[in-house]
Amino acid sequence: MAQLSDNIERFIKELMEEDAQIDLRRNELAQHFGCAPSQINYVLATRFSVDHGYIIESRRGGGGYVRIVRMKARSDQSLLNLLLERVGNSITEEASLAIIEQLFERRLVTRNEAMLMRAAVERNALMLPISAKDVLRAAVLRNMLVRVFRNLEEARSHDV
Amino acid sequence: MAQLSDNIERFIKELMEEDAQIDLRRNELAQHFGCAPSQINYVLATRFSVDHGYIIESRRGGGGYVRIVRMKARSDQSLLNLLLERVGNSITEEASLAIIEQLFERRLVTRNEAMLMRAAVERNALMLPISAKDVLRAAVLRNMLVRVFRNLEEARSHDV
DNA sequence: ATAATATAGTCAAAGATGGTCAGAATGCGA
DNA sequence: TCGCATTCTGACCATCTTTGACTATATTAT
Repeated sequence: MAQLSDNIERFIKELMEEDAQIDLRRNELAQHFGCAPSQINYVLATRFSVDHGYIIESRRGGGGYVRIVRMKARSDQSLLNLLLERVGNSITEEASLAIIEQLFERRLVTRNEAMLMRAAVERNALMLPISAKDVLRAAVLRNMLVRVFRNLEEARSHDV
Repeated sequence: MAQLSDNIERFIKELMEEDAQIDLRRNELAQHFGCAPSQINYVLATRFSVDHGYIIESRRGGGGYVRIVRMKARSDQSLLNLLLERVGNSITEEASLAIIEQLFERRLVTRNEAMLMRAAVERNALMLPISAKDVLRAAVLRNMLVRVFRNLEEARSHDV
């Protein structure tokens, strides 16, 4: 019944109706709802995860913030989930390259972007015992995939 | 947001849009922003380091100054060599991010490409013991750097 | 030369945020 | 009501910024 988390979730989603991206102060928000700051993290983790189509970025220290970015269309988003699942905890070089190729064919990344992704997951980029390579490659690829599906970039092509 | 440090950084970069080199009075600048003079040093250290592509020179005493020089590479090739050398066998996350930022400022990569590069070298992409992270990050970054510059060459030889 | 003055540099501590995780509290379905 | 899942909290950690006291180095006046 109108739980704290639900309220916070609704509040954030209202803020995001206009913009696909917002910045907030974790402590401010917590104070606004009279709860522990870590409660905000809980809401973000359970309702604004990648699975839900959001990406969270943040900065600590003075002037710190929590940024919430809503990713592209739902169709793309389910593709992302599919790919993330496919990658899992471990993936071979061949499978990785296939995924990257697929992204390019679907025009989700440019030729250059695909090239960079390959450079990051290739055998010679991951100088580790073979068994560990696949695990690490999966981690790197997952991180890049999420970024690819991030919305923001074309939306605000100004300011650094 | 709009942190003091960020403001000072922006201010300096605006000054440098015209010239690749400027001289400042540290105390004057500090006064202009109403902060401690050492704040200026902080900004220089964190945003105008060599990894960011700048060199700082200064003089104390009467008529003292702080000079900021944007490094200029003779060619893409020599910049690549410089960066590869800097990366070496091991590099921290901060230094890596600075280098990537530099590539973007020099318009050698797009915003999205920089984003992908960051995704590949970030802490959370490299799930390893800390000591190993830096080594691996260096390998990944080197691989990506080479790709960026190789592609640059191709692109340039095509058009024109 | 020496002293006074004018700059800039360093570094450690304080301040300002946000993150993580284990466990307590609460809600809910069987 | 019992027990598992979800929600919340608080203690402790990590990171980024800002300041101030102390130091170092020029220039200028005596």
